[in-house]
Amino acid sequence: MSTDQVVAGETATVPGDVAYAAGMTATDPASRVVRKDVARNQALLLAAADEVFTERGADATLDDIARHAGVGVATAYRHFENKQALLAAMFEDRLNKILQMMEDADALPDPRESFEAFVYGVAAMQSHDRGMREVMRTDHGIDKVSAIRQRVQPIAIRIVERARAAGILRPELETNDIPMVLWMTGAISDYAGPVSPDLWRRYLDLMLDGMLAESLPRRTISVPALDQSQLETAMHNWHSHR
Amino acid sequence: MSTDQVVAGETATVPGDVAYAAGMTATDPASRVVRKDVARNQALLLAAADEVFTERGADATLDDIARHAGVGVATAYRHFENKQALLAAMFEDRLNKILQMMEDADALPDPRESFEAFVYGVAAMQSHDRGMREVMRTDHGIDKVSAIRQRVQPIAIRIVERARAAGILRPELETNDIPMVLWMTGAISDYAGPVSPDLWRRYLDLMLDGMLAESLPRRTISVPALDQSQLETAMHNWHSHR
DNA sequence: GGTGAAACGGAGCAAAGAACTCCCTTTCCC
DNA sequence: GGGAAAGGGAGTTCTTTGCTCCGTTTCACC
Repeated sequence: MSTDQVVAGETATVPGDVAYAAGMTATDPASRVVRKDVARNQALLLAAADEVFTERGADATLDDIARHAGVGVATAYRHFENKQALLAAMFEDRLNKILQMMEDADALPDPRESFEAFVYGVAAMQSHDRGMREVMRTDHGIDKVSAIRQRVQPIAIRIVERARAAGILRPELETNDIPMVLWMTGAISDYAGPVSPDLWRRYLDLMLDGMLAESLPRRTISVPALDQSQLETAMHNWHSHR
Repeated sequence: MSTDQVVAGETATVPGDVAYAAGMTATDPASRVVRKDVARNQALLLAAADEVFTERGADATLDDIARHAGVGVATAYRHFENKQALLAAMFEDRLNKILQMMEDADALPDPRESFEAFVYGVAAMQSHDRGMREVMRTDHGIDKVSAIRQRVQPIAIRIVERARAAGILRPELETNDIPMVLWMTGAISDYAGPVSPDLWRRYLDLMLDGMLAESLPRRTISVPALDQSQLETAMHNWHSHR
């Protein structure tokens, strides 16, 4: 988790407010002693929320998360106010990770490395994290998320333009193709993740060979296609996802 | 609709059974006169089911379909027994269309034309039809559908092998890559279909340039990327899909 | 240790959605 | 015109989900 830590071995003092519980525990201007069960449950809940969100995404219920954390539902509601608030926190956390990743990629000196680090990096982050995939697909109408999104786009544009200027892109490729390509790798993970977690690499490699300049040599494909039984398993698992 | 027609201007006789209502109207060995309101409603329901399934897929309720057909729910249940039966009929219909298409593609003499007709053809069929996409993704545990699926696969293998023998495929490409590629174009339609119904072609072109032999010239990309506002609309529409 | 305020927990509630049925009314064929 | 079959839609049952109520437990402070 990259969110504020409230692990507290000693009884700690409550900061102004904790992102998720805004307006709930805040009582007085004066600092207050926080009970250690509160701190413990907060940490448990944050960890559980992160895990559950990773594997079930926004469909998870607060009941799920509470059970996962080993606490009662009411405790979850005492910490998160409602499901929207929790979702917003998780979404924000995920988007910030993406932002961070992109800034790192943008900082690489070589335009091609920068471009590939960007595309591979984001695809990798979302591949094992259903919540991350959902963040990339929609902002769920959460303002804070849209706000971070605003900061993401210029970086993407800069990376793509730098790659184009270096002559490594197929000329028709546009910045808006990137979200669609990432959407496709995410779809691969939705479908085949359970049977072959890295399968997205195969298809991203394939697509990159169509996206990069024709003069560049083809890349080697590192991940094998699904075999027959994997394909059938993926297909059978699918309809439980609705 | 490619399903049995029961349009009947004259009062007709009931055949052994109609696929969907199997075991419901069948009474005696002797033929029986069918009332014209029954025939009319049957036709209305089939048409409505097809339409609704095309745009909402398996999520549609029988209530939806009945309303769409302008009849009461009970009438729908008199014709279809239950939702499973209707779904099975629609799925079967869709898969048969795919089978037909593939046989046509297989019959083309040129291996490359055959391969491209196959991939483009299936992608096109599913692009404007959510029900079709669902059929391709899972058999929903319906036996009849699995049965047709068994007949589809050898044709796909034959087309791909013929293309490979003709040297037009990238050597690493396998038959099992095809469902994944079609899954990806379907995902594009899921996301962007409402704002740009043909966008899948752009990404299929891109992928084909990575899937075909390196020696072949790149294809021209016929469909433009989404512009900013289309991308935003697609993103905003998405979360209603869940 | 005792105490009271705060936190806990889980049964339970309300709302929504979906599949399907009951039963009164209407339509049709003879 | 009669009676059997079909129609229609309000209503029933079942499930899911988001959230709360309230009796019980925990903890910080004394």
